[in-house]
Amino acid sequence: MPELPEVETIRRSLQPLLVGREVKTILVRERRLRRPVNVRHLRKWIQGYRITALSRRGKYLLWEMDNGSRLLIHLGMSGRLGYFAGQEELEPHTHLCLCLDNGAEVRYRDPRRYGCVQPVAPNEGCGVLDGLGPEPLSVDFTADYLHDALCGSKRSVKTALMDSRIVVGVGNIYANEALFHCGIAPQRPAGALSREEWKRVTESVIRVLQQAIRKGGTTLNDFRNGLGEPGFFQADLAVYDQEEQPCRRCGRPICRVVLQGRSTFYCPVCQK
DNA sequence: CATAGCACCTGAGGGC
DNA sequence: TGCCCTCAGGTGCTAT
Repeated sequence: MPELPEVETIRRSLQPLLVGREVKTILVRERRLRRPVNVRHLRKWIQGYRITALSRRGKYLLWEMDNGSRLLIHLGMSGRLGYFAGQEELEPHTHLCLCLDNGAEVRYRDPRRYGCVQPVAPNEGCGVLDGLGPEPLSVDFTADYLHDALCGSKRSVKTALMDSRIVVGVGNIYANEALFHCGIAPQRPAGALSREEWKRVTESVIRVLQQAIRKGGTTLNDFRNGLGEPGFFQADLAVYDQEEQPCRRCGRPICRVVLQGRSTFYCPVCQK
């Protein structure tokens, strides 16, 4: 489900509610996520400590604790984090409850269990973040960087944009959308793009991600922010899930192909 | 080394 | 109604 704009939306919605709070108790109802939840480390490093900040790296949400530890959360395809003020009934697939010192709790739900919840000891690196590429909304994400990183690469430009070692946070929705808005065909070999084309790609990725954050993310089905509110970027989708629909720019039908096993949508007239 | 393919799960929706 | 098929916002392991 969540790509960078959705994770950032969740971060912004939860941050004011969580910073300064102590995690009093942690309930683990299902530890079999993508990687098994380490309950012992949760109790040792997270429970009983205060949250000093909520940050984000790519699609990972990081709870920074006042003992120097961190809680890494990835939502996979179907993960959700929700803030509950009281004793509301548990929804299905609620795998963890992090109970706060004000009686509220944050619940992690994830029907498909592709996400992960990983406590990281104080002053320890978190392996999963090693090797990640630059943030697309940072100064490191430039046309020159992509041009260098992908020179000689034969994979498609869309697949490259979705590779977290190249750039983090761009998933299937926003890779499709960004390539439409810069007029580049998704199946073009990445190594064949000119510097000028990479310039258009970077500007397009940045603009699409920023706009999606402004709209509170994309709610196709079930995405909600930490307060249970949907996003509105789905109304802005130009190509994603728009097979056969008229292109917003030229009116010809949007095409769907499969690249690396993922649905890929584009306008064969407007994207070259 | 780079890249393609598949596995990991549950649920929704369509066709019959 | 119900069964079976396909598809879904992600990533990481394996094989080539």
